Amino acid sequence: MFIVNPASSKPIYQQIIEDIKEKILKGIITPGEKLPSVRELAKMITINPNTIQRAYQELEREKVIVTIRGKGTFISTEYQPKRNQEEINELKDRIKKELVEARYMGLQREDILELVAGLLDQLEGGIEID
Amino acid sequence: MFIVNPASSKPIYQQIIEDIKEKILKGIITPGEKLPSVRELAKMITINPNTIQRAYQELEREKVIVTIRGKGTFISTEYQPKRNQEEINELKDRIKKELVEARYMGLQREDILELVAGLLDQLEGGIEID
Amino acid sequence: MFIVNPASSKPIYQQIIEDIKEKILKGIITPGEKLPSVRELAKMITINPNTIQRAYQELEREKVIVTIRGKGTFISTEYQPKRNQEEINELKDRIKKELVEARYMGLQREDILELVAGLLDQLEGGIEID
Amino acid sequence: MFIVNPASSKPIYQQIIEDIKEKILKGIITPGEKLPSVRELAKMITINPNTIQRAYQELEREKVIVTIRGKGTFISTEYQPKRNQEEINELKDRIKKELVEARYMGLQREDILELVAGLLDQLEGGIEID
DNA sequence: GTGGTCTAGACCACC
DNA sequence: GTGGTCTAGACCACG
Repeated sequence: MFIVNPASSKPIYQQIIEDIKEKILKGIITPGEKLPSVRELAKMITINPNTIQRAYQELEREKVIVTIRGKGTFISTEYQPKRNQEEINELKDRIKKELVEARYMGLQREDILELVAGLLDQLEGGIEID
Repeated sequence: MFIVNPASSKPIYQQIIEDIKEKILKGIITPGEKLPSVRELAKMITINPNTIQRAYQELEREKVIVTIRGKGTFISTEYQPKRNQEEINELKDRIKKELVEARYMGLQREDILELVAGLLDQLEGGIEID
Repeated sequence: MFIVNPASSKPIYQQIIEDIKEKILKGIITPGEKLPSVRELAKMITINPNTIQRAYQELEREKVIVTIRGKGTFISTEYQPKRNQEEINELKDRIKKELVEARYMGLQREDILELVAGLLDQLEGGIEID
Repeated sequence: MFIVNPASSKPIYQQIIEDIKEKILKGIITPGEKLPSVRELAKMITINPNTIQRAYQELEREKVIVTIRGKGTFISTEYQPKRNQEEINELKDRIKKELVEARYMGLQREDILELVAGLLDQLEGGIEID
């Protein structure tokens, strides 16, 4: 099931991207599996098809999914991580921001490490990247 | 020193907010200390004063800083963490998204934990929250 | 209808905030209902859109309204009161100040209680909070 | 004792005005009594003398206090309430605003009436106005 | 000097 | 179409 929060400040198309990636990591959907068509998914979550389209395009650009003309779109069977140093730096920056927030909410160093470890555990079971 | 990247997709006023919070955690600026005035800082980083204003207002709303009429704005001396469960959940969600990204960039569980621990180390030395 | 007095010493954006909150309590506008868009309302009351924007942002921060990307802003359907003790104390303080003023204008204890009761009656009919 | 919060959004001179009025109503200071001189009070609460000056001026304009040249300033012995209808309307408006806030904090009609009655009780014991 | 508010006008991302 | 951000420049209240 896909759920999306249109009231969130995060763009809907990004929510979808993240949702699909997370489901893959967890093994809820697996490489080779077919995704709902743009129109299907749009109806399922009552979202403008253009928005779904954009999410799929982005995922395809990242080679997380592939579209086969006339067949549909599928989870890529041979995903290769990027390891682009610049992007990793940006990621670090975004994570740092969240850690600052966490500290400001009163979470201690150990609380945070535990929380992160727990979240990582949740992401096991699906595909192994790298 | 304050640096800001106007080309970033991240709003300038948020960059300022994050920068100040981070500096406080690191102890680079300390409770009670005076921040540059809106106009001063605006000149320093050649940003419109309104943008600085907005950053300061947000920080005041979060009780990270206080402004004293006619005197200027100061780092709050008695910050209290919120510990709002709902906000912690939102934070967890945001962190989870970043962890998914990290895994997709090919970082392994251990890489990530190390990275997070490293970032937390950088945030030591300043005020103790909670 | 929205009316605003630009000559008042009270900031326009706050007048708008108060007006909307009051209308919700009275049931003039109801949860789920769409508010005029920033530009629309700006034209309606011939106020700069930025000022409307600021009012809406503040209301969103208080979770009185929600904005949905590309759709507009709506009265929140699930408002939860804060019940923050500190804020209640601040409120008490502000009310006390007004009561002092009321007494100085020659209003007697009973006059004031009656006045308050009357005002509370006007705020009936809309949503029930808590 | 006078206490004043320079970090409040309310102007300091107004805080002083309200404080003095409240003390008179409660009977903490009584008609005919001498107030501290501008300079004295300024030193007592470490505030700019100009600010005290402005508070005293305003109180004098409202005939709450009187200044006698060379003697000092005293609580007026013959205060007469204004009963200016326009000002009463403004007061009602300010009170209505606070009642809206109270409702939004989850206080019920009865809670509020009780709170107001309690605050009014605190203002007994001093001078009788009207 | 300080911050607070407002206007006019612009550009952008999202749906 | 929607809201979100930013700039430039102005005026005001406060201390």
